Amino acid sequence: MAEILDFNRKPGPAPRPEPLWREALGRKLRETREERGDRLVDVAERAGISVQYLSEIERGRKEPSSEMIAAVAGALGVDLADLLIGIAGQVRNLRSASSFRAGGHFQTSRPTGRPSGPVAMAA
Amino acid sequence: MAEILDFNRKPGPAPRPEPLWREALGRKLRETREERGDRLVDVAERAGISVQYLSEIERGRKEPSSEMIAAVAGALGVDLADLLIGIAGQVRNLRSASSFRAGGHFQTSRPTGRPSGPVAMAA
DNA sequence: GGGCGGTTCTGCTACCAGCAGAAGCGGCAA
DNA sequence: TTGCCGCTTCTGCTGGTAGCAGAACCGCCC
Repeated sequence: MAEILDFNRKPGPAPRPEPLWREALGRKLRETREERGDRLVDVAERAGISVQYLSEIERGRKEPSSEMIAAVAGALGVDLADLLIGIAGQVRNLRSASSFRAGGHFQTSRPTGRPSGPVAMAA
Repeated sequence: MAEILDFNRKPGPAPRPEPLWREALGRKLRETREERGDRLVDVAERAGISVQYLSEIERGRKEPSSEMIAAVAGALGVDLADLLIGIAGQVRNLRSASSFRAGGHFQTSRPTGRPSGPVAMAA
């Protein structure tokens, strides 16, 4: 049940149609940890952070610094690139899964004129 | 004071085997902006942030919050998933490209020193 | 020279990362 | 029931830094 606490947002910031970075990151970190069968305390120790803080990161409540991300990823045995790919996949999933969630939010970012193709950035 | 801090850490700071999240993110944001032919001021205005701060984000000097990331991505017309994919690609690129960048310093400490800190040694 | 785009420096304030300590809670097994 | 385990959440604290404004400065090009 604690799946989505999006509507838990207080008045102020505009409700985001797509998940925030820290939320997507946390979700992926938790998934990775559980896949490894690790407990919070295991990863926290290896990463050198407190268990309650790791818990908050995984739940998307706190904004971890880049060094923290590296530490946790290292403790989980994944590298940044893999992590990002996984998160991107999740974000896509969530987005399509929420399409039947009424509310009238289709687009996410205003395509400023150009359908844009981020095209192939094979630079 | 010429502390060149390119992505090329020179002497002193810890040569992280892989780039930090904020550095990879900044690089990708800049690349995306330049592909669109936008100026800093354009994106900054659209995202609702100051131009000098956007400059620092793009150079990996500051750690933007999730809301900031969303705002800048939105101003660039890309969504989070695309951004992450692009960053992952860059990270992979850099890693293989940096193979001959030996370095051989120690590690830890961090860019802008935080004395005494439990922090993190990834991997 | 002068404008433009970008970088960087100096502040400054408010916010929050990150910790410790401890309590709460659901699940599971003895 | 009792107790342990793994996780969450609350309180409280401190140092760091996000993020801003203002301005100077650096290349570059007209």
